[in-house]
Parts: sequence; C-alpha cells; structure tokens
Amino acid sequence: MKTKLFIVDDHFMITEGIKAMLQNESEMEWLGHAYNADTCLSFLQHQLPDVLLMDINLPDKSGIDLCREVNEKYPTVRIIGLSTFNQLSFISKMLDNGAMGYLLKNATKQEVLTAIRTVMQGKNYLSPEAFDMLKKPNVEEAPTLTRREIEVLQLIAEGMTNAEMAEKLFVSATTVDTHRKHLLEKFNAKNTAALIRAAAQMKFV
Amino acid sequence: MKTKLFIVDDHFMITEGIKAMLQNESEMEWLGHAYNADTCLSFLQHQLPDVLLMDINLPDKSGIDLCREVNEKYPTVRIIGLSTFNQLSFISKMLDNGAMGYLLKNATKQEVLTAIRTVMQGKNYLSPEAFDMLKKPNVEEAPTLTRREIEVLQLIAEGMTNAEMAEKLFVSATTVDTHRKHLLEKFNAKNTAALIRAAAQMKFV
DNA sequence: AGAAAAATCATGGAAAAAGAGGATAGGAGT
DNA sequence: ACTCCTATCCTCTTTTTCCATGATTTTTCT
Repeated sequence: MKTKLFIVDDHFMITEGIKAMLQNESEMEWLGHAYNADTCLSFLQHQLPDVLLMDINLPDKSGIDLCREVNEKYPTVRIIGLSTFNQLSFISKMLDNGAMGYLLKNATKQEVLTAIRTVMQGKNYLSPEAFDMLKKPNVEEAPTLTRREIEVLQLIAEGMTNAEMAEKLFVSATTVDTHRKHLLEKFNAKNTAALIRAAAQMKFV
Repeated sequence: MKTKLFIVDDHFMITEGIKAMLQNESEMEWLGHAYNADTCLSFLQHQLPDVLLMDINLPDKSGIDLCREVNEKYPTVRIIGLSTFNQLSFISKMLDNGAMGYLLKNATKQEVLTAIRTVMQGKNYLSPEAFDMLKKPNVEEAPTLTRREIEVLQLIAEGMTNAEMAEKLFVSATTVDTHRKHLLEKFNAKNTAALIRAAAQMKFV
C-alpha cells in the first residue's frame, strides 16, 4: 500500500522540490498540490491523502487555521507543517491544531522521508530545529487583558503619554496610569519597552 | 550555447524545485548549487555560471552582501535575487548591489525561464510583485542602523535602562542615551513605546 | 443578592527618559 | 584635505514613567 501525499504551499518551487525529491520513491504516491487553502479543501472533498504537507503561510488563510479545519473534517489525514526557520514560533500552534509533524524547508530528502514514515506509524515527527524550539519552556503565555487595558496598550504603542491618553479616553491620567501598571504586571515587564516587545510578539500591537 | 546556471539557497526544497523545473530545458545547463555564501564563493573560483540565482537569506551572510561581493569579483555573472513575499523590502538593496533580476519563490516555471532569458539579454527582470513593491514609495522603510544601535535597540527591548546597558556595554550612560536618541530619530518615534513597536514590526526585536 | 473583576480616582516620591545643547576622535569615502 | 558617519562623552532641565498605597463605583458572573 503506497502512502498518498498531497502538499499545499503557495511557493511553486517548494511543491516542485518535494515532488522531485519523492517521485522516485516507490512507496510514495503523489496526489498533487494546491497553492492555497481553498483549493486544498476542494481537493480533500473528493480524495483524501494519507499525509498532507502544509505551509504555515498561505495566501488565503493561515496554515494554522487550515490545519484545525482539516483535522476536524478529516481526522485520518496526517498533517506535517512546513516553514522556514524564521517562523518556528508557530510550531506549537500547528501541533495544537492537529499537526503530527513539522519540517523546515531546508530539510533533506532523507528527513522528509523519515517524517512521512514516522507520521504514517502514528507517531509525531519534529525536525531537530523544531524540537529545540519546543524544548525551551514557553514562558510567553499571553495574558488575559480587559477591554480598557487593550485600549491603553495600543495607545501606549502609538507613542502616547498618560496625559494624552487620559484626554483621549475622557478619564484622569491616574486612571490611565493604573491600567498601565496592570499591563506591566500582566506581561511581567520591567518597563514600557519590555511591555511593548512582549505585546508585539503576542500580536497585541 | 547553453545558459549555465548555479543556485545558492539554504533551502534544499528550493534548490531541488528549481532543478526539477529546469532540467528538461535544453537551453539550460545546471552547474550545481550551494547552501551558503562560502561554498558559493569557492565554486565561483573555478567555474562561472551565466546566471546565479541567489536567496537573500543565507546562513553565513546576507544575500545582499554576497551579491555585492560576487558582482565586484565576477561582473559577468548575472544575479537573480530570490525571496518569499514577506521580504520584498530587500529588493532595492539587491538591485543596488548588482542583481539584475528578482523572483519570488512562488514563481512558475515559465516565469523563471523568462527571468533567466531576460537577464541573459542584458536586461533587468522583476517579478510583478517585486515591481509593484518598487513602485509604491514605502513609508515604512526600515532605517539603516549601525551595529551599536542595533545592540542598544535590542537591549532596550529587553527592558534594560540606560545605566544597565552602559554597564553591560562598557560605555557611559550618556553614550547609550545618544544611541537611544538616534534610534528615536531614525524610527521617527516619539518615545520608547513607539520605537519598540516600529522595531518589532520591522523584525529588529 | 452577593462576590469578584473592572474601571475609576488620588497623593507623593523616586527613577528614568526625553529634549537641548554641546564636544572629541577615528575611519571611510570623495 | 575635507566631509560624513560612527562612537564616544558631557551638563542641565523638563517630562514621563514607575512604585507604593490607598479608595470608590460600576459591571459581570454565579
């Protein structure tokens, strides 16, 4: 029984590269590729691959959303996430959303084959780089912010002072200052600079 | 006379993809590939391609630097820059440093061939996306920072004060403060918060 | 209805950053 | 030789943030 493969990635070179790497492997069957999430979902309606290689960045939606969607509708499809090195922070999100493996785009043929075989055995596969990334304890849990705190956070990021925000929000400057203090606490930040960096990393600003 | 091609890119899938795309083209001769700038430069010492496809991100140095270097040493080599969509801001730098063309990694086989043929005629080739990018004056151009400024910027983002940075960098606090002032100017930021947000958006921190 | 969370306001002081104005020295490039 | 850039250092003043410690009112949830 051959392993049926499908890939969704908007970079033609990547899809061609994988195809070239795997086309001489007798155990692999190449079903085809898609350049965006929509086309991928349409394909899945009439044929299901065993393994779906998925870029985390797609033109119409994030690979993370697509991953969850595919996993809900077609739980038998094993998903392997793909990304370049600078997007490693998305690994855990992909895995949370049902991906069974993760590869970087500079993976060798051998590594790709190993990844596919591993997930076919029902096990998880992480590239060494992805593994390193996951090892380090993720202290960067996004805190829960109140409506007002989000508002203040975003104004801070725009460069406004407490007095300016107070005027804009029709409250006193001390109120703004209190929200600000809570933000520093919630983000565990020493000062504004650390706060905004953390907030930026967590996509708040 | 065949067109001799060489590619330098640290993503195996990309090099394989291009090879697969072009290997059946009789006018193209595949010289090989390199995964980093060093290997590429070694190769060029004994054989020169007509066209060099070059990723803008390499493990040992930026494609931009490599581009300049190759252009100075081997001006006959026509360089085509390669990147994914989110790195478009480097286009003009590559072109400034001697690249004759620019392709995105989701280029089709047809586009790659067109690019190679165009630069072989001594003309510039830009992918449509790259062209769009160059057309619109990007107000959010990342400023050019000095080595020290980058250092200070990153320490600010970590939440350090001027005094702490001064100690760490073995300079006086006023020096750090000067770098800080220059950063505010270069990023056009009112204060630290705006600075860090801008820097985060431009991937400096 | 009652508890918890959120939003509001305050005082006073210490620490840090921002703004304005300099200066000196080395290196790269013209 | 000369300019520009980088990196270094300085003073003084004002503004802003950070810290500590409080409190009241409104909203939300159980």
